Amino acid sequence: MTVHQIITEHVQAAVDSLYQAALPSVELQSTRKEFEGDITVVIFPMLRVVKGNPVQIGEAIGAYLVDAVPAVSAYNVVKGFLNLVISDSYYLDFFAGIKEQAQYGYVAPTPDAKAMMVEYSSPNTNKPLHLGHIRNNLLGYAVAEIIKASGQKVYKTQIINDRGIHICKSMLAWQRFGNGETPESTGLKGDKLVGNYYVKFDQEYKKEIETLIAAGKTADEAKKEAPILLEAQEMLRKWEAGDQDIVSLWKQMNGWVYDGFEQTYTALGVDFDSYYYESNTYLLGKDNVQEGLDKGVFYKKEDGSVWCDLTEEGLDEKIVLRSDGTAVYMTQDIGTAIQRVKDNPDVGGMIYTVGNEQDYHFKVLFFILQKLGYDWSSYLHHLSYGMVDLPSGKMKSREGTVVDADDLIAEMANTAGEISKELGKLDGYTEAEKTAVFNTIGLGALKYYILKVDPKKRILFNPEESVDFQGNTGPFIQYTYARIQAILRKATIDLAPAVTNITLDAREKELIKQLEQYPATIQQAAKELSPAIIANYTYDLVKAYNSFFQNVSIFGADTDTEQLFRVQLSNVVGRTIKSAFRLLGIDVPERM
RNA sequence: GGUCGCGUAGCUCAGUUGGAUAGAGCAUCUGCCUUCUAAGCAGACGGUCACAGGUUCGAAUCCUGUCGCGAUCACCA
Repeated sequence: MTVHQIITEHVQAAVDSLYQAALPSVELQSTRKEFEGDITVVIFPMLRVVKGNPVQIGEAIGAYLVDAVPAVSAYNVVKGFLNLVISDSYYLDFFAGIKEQAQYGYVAPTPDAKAMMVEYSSPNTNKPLHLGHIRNNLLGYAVAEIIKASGQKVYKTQIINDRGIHICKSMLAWQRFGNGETPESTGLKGDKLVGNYYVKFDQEYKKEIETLIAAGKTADEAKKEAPILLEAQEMLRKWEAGDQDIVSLWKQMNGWVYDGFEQTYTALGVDFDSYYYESNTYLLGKDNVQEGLDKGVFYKKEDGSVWCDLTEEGLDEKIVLRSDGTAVYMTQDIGTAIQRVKDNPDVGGMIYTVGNEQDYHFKVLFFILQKLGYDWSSYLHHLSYGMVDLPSGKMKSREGTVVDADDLIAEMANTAGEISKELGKLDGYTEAEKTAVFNTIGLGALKYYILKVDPKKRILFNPEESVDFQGNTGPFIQYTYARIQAILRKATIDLAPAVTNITLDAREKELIKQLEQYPATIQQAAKELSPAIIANYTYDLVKAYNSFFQNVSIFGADTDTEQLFRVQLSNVVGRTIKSAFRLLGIDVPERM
């Protein structure tokens, strides 16, 4: 039971006994620095139930609490705010309780609990991953980890857009201009190689359009009639018809891309439990459309197309099957969702990590799934996030303004190395060890930079200014962790004994208060699907620790007990930093 | 035009269920490397919380309207 829960109960008991009134809720907040106390009870909301002067009520409740609750050692009332001083012994006991908990803050999943499926990444197989994918991957991965830590089983999955005209374009350009190039022969990552041919296609396409326009066609005509485009469309038809040569080329080139993606995922530190491919799922959903027709959820128009009427929900009618009987995007998504639950029957909900330009699509999808009556449809969530824009505006692959994921990761590590060199860090480390640490720091900077902002807000990324390494950044937090490790290396004392009889410094008390908030923070982040909450918590914890560290001498403490306690405190803070950063997918270095 | 999201310090962002004098970092300025790592600490400067109303003991937070930015409104994915 947390102090907040204890106080809530006793405040309710106090009001019951003093005023014979029942409080529906108690509002608590941390006491502001300028007042004495740790926790503040706000009296104003009680005035609805209890008549009287807020100051007098506060005094009465405060006196009652000091009497009834051992953890409350003193109180004072300022206007309608009852400030409570929590005793050192409460915090010391609390700390003794968590200092041995390796998994503090995590909730073990109950065996029969429903699992969540988290989808993220969703790449196209015609081009490499870019900065937008990085945000998607980091968010999806972090949210999956946070939900796991909050006590639910999680399946991470992605759906890969591996079919369609776009991949045919790359294939065609490769056939024509590739001279049999492979990742092995060129030394290029597979996704980069294929991406280059996608660009090549576009260049050729533009040339042909110009030629056609010069020959007297209009721009629209030229765009539709360019021979290379017609050929790509023909290729798609052959692919759908199962043409062996085309299919085997498709398999080969997609294989290259997957190898390349896998390298990027590894570098980024994300992983998946299952993969779904659109080439397998694009025919799914038609049976479910029939099911919807049978249930009366959908209806058929005269031309044979099938629709879902969502006007009662304040939306439009939405097509779910074309008049020629072929699937649309929505059809596939309905089918894929249902298929996933068939594959994992313990799934009780799904989270889709997809950009906010698809807000409407998912709103519709969720309504449809609910209307179809699946029990897991009660927890469907679109983890919608804002675009990552450059100062010049949107990233456009055709204009070459895309920030490539691999390049960015490498550049961050590079910058970390340069700064580190300037500061004269890591003397005595081998080159290989240094490289590993720079990677950790560079990635830490990038990941934290992206995850600390509210997912739904759009991010402006300035490649010129790059990402900071000072202040509210990943490296700042990693640095604090590294310093704590240095203390632990030097402190050759037994950390086990419980410390119960010291007076807490204000900074020490502040740190323990922060630590107490950690479990609640994980739960809140899981509920709101927001890694930013974890990031901001970690920053606050580290700020509090740094203030402690810089202003309190650890090894020069007055007594051995005091020193032991400070080392213990450092140890637990370090563990909590590591734990929180693990939820964000960020590593911490032992030295930096 | 309809719908959805966003608008907080020069810049990047926090701000819990409506709560006390709206908080951090960057940038600028002032101090602090002779005990544990200065990627740090302590401090100064910086605000019409887009604007206007409303709700109430109390609004950055809730409601209405206006303005600005973005997204979306396909038998595309």
